[in-house]
Amino acid sequence: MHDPLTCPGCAQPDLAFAPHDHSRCADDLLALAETQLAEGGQRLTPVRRRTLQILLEAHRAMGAYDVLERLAAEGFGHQPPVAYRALEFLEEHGLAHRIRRLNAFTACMHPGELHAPAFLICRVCNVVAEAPGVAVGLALGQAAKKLGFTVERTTVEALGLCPACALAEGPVRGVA
Amino acid sequence: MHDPLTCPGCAQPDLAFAPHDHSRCADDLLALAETQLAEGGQRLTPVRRRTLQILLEAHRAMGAYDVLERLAAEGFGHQPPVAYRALEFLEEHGLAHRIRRLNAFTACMHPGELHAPAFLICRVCNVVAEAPGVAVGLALGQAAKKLGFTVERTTVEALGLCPACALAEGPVRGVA
DNA sequence: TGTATTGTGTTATATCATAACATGTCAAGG
DNA sequence: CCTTGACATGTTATGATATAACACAATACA
Repeated sequence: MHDPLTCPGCAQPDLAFAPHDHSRCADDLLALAETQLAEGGQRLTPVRRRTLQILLEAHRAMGAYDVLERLAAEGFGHQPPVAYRALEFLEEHGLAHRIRRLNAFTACMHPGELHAPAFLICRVCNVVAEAPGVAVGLALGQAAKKLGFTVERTTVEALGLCPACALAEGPVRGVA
Repeated sequence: MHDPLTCPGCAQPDLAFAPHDHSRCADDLLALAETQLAEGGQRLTPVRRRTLQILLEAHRAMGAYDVLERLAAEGFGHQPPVAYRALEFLEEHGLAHRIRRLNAFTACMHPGELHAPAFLICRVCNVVAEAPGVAVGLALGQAAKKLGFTVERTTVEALGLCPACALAEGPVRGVA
């Protein structure tokens, strides 16, 4: 049996940008999601389930309208709220994240764990990695505390270059 | 006219949510901006200047269309690109920030200083404070480094309760 | 089985953002 | 002076993202 927690790109951050086979991540995370929701008395209905599956399979950030297109093609509703509602539900329950810089959504790669998600977005290839954001969350919480501000949710995103694109772009020197 | 009670954050972070007088912030920051731009060979043209002024005076996050409305009323162009271009210019040069969660823009309260901006957004009154984000930026940079990712720009936003709204909302117990 | 709650789907519209192109401004070099 | 090239401003038009409001269906559970 495949363990999502040991899937390189999915669970081990240091491999997040490395090519890897994650063919079974989706199934496992889906099962995990179902369990978690059931415990909270929430329902992973067909649209929601399929939406999560789409995000998991894509393994990258997708716009709501892209998701909608897929859903519509499979017999679900054709209107924006269908996708937005499912995506928002998943986000509320920690199964997906919203990447604000991209106006996009992505499946959470380690749901259940309490985590302040931090995203690394490559400006060249648009790949998104979910980095361990605990330290970031703590720092933010402390800064907020000094101002008497109570943090409830955080958005932490970094735009930059992933290792692969840095290699391709960085060492451009012999331009003549 | 300036209302100290709605002033969300000046250069002194520990006063960000506290009432205080900052009536001359706008003028000073405007002059500072001009100096900085000139040093870089950039021009603070009338639209750009007025845009910055509007943000400074408002002293809160404003949508591009709100800014546009103000600009248009004063004889500048009436179309979205007018506002977006000015706002993007200001952002590029560190004089304004984009608050992605609100699809809005706000004047930078301490331009020039190298800083990773971190924003605290009150979900009740929508006031935005710019918190010192150096620690947050460092933590994020380190997490990224472990993945071989090079950070170029960051988006750090926290949604929650400002002190005033926490007082008003938090201790709601005697609802009967 | 009735009834309240939640979920799905629809229409319509609001909100945010940019592409593409024409016109205007201004400073540096001829 | 006046040309020219770079930058800035303004326009039209459209694209992209997101939500409000309502009708109906599924579910849960008394």
